[in-house]
Amino acid sequence: MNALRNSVRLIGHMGDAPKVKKLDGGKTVANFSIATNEIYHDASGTRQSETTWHKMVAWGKQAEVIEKYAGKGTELAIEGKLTNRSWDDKNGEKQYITEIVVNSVLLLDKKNQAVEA
Amino acid sequence: MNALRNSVRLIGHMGDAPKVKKLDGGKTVANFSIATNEIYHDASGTRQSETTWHKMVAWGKQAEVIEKYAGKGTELAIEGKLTNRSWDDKNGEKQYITEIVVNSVLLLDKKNQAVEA
Amino acid sequence: MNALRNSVRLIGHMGDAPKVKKLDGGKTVANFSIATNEIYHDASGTRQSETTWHKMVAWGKQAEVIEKYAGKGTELAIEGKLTNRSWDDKNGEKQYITEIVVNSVLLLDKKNQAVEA
Amino acid sequence: MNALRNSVRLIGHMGDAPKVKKLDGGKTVANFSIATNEIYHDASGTRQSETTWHKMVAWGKQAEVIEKYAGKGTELAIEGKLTNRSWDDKNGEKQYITEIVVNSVLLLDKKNQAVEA
DNA sequence: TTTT
DNA sequence: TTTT
Repeated sequence: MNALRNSVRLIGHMGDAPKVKKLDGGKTVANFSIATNEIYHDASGTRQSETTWHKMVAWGKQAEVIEKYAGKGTELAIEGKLTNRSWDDKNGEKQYITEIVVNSVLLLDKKNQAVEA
Repeated sequence: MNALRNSVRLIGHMGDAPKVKKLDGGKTVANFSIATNEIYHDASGTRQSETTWHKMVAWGKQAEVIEKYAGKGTELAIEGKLTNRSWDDKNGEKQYITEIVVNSVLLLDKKNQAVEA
Repeated sequence: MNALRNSVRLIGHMGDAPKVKKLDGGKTVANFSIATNEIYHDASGTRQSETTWHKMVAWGKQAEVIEKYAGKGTELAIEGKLTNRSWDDKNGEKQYITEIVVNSVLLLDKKNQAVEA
Repeated sequence: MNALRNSVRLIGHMGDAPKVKKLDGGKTVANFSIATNEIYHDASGTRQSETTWHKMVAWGKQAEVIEKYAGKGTELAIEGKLTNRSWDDKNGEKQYITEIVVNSVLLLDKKNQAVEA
């Protein structure tokens, strides 16, 4: 199945409020970013943290949960798949972007423990 | 641990031979692409396949296994983490790229079943 | 979502032909075992392999794919969830068993590369 | 690699304080249970929850983090591998148990967010 | 035996 | 742009 071929799991925090749109036909899309922090110790033994930002896209029920219960700083666990998109920029150069399409969301903040999609 | 925060799993085929470099100090790096195919059925019930290409980077022991045993068309299972890099292109525009840094490789072609890293 | 709370991924070989039953109502169930091999090097540097056997249960479409395309020795990738069952044995002692309920199957043998569920 | 062949991921709560032992040689082992809750809606549309209990074993650094920072009710994300053990019970019958050997732990309670192993 |  |  597809989840065995292409699967991403992240646990991190939303960088900002999601950008939510209602499409013609009523489907909801939510775009947002998640930061994951990698903890490691450098050569001198000092604890270091390195942040990676991930661009996320959620559709339908997942988007609605994100819209209602998640915002800037919310901690989430997410399972999704990698996708690529491209477009032509103002210089006529092709630009590529990698996004994660959300399959499942789990809100990890205490007040939202019962919410998932 | 970091593998719980940022983890990608792919099962797919290499698009071409890996580009392998030996760094000063002897460390090996291998760059390559993997295609994953998503199978789905369209509105008319016809079976469709959609390919996503993933840019991969392997270091050290993983790079050496890739160099020795994998080539164009090799089927692989991979676990890694998402990372982003940027650079300035010829127009002075910042370009972004998402890559997967390989943590584990498993060669799925019969002749290589015993090889992994 | 539930796949974020309880998820198992295995890549291994079937130990025997699956035991397949058709339930009243037409639903198919398949019971089978998968062996995973852990490769490691012992204190003397000798390559060792340790096998773990996993009890699997597949339902519906997944069971039908297993029944049609998989048999003794077939290599599979599987995603599923852990479950426990208990029953009373002939001594009246409660027995416990852990099984993996299959969510997704991917057949890794060349002749079956196009089959999944 | 072995993490690709046999991997479990759980997000759940510890049922009780861990049982921690120091082995001769100084290695630490921690045994504990984690409950995962599956949420679903029954035929009548009522929200139902089903609990699965998982037996966990952590060694070394992972065991020490569990001992210091986790207790009854602590929410954890865990990555590990499935293993089986057997012993002979008082009736001379062989008993089998499936356990998850912890590779990575992430504490999800707010006060412990910086702790992982 | 957990949690919401 | 997050969090500890």
